[in-house]
Amino acid sequence: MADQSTNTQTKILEAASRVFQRKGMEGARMQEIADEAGINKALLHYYYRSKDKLFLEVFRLAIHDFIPGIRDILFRDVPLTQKLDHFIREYMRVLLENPFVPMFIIHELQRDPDRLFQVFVEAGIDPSEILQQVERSLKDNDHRSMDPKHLMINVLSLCIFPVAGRPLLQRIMFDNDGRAYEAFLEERYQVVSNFVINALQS
Amino acid sequence: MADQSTNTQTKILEAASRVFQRKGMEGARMQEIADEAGINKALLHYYYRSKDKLFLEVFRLAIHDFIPGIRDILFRDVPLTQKLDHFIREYMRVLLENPFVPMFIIHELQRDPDRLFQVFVEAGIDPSEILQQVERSLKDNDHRSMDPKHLMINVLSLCIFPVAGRPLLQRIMFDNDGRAYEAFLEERYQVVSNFVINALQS
DNA sequence: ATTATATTTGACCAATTGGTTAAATCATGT
DNA sequence: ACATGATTTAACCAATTGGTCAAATATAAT
Repeated sequence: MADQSTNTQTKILEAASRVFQRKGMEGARMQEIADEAGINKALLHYYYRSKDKLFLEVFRLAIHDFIPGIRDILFRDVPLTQKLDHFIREYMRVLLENPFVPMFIIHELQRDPDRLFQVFVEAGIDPSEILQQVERSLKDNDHRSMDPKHLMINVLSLCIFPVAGRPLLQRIMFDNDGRAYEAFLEERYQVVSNFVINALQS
Repeated sequence: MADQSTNTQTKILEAASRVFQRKGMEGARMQEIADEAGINKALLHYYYRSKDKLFLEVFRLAIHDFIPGIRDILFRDVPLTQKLDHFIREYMRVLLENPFVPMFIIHELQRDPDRLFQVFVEAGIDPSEILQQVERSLKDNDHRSMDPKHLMINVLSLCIFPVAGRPLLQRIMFDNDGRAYEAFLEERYQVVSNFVINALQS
């Protein structure tokens, strides 16, 4: 049935997302994805003809689930500090739900830049308007002057790296204590928010 | 000759580093490494018996070239702000020379955590003493109080992410203008230094 | 010249892996 | 009961890939 069909399809996509995000396109095995989805390889190819097509779909999903939503926050008419605070909280939340996505995107983009960047283009992602927003907010109030690009990348760095770098950071700085690192990430929203807002104070 | 021998060996290691760092363990092909080194596959296996052994050597090198040196800066007896400034400048310099290393380390560590983390253990990397240093410096002067772990990860994030995320950031925010992004990264040392030091001001 | 080592060449093997196929079975709605 | 599509099973194929081997050649030291 169509019900079963879409059900299996999403089961496949979710399984493929997990495997691809953890092991990358080249590291992932179709058999492993089939196992993770609880089906067999034949059915996997029955739904997605090739590894490449399946991967592209997963990559598309990762970007669509991840990139938008950010825009909305930045376009509310509130002071910059509040805007930053909202963004950091919201973005950290999304990150914690999809901790492997940033690394996944960057790694795959390095492997096949031109083709995969098309996915961004198709998704209509355009940070220039976001940058303009940040720029306007920066001029209004009495903050230190700062290149909006640097500010934006600073915020992204502070949010993304601790999540993406977890396999290294948790082991090297937290004795591989998963719970301690969870707690660290949880409290991090406040820390980053304070850090950024303070850095902007003149 | 021993001369030729070591010469070829380093040629192989450098080639393997480039290929492994860009494509990862699973994405790299022995043939590609041989080509990049200007030799053939048989000779490649003559020097390094297996892909696994070659990879492990490359991973070891990446860590040894990368992690140390940081320590030395942080142990000089200078005020925290100056220490941070030195660190950021030095670390950014190393990063620009090895832009693929952080992603490489994190990605591979995710693939095979337990085994690869051994390389860190063998290298005797221990951030606890570094953390103590930062903690002491934080208490001495009139800064905002702050968890040294968060501070350290903030600094690392601000340095590493813009370099590691280049394949995405350059395309999405700089119209894929490589020179513009170079310039952006060059001026970034000052920006990050100011940003961090300002964020710590009470 | 001889020896030893480095290097090349090209063929080759075994295992893995993406992908296919055909037939059987299961489930469901009509 | 019948038809239809979902799913399984298991065998299979072709290409890739890590790795091996043996013989030929080059290079230098002795």
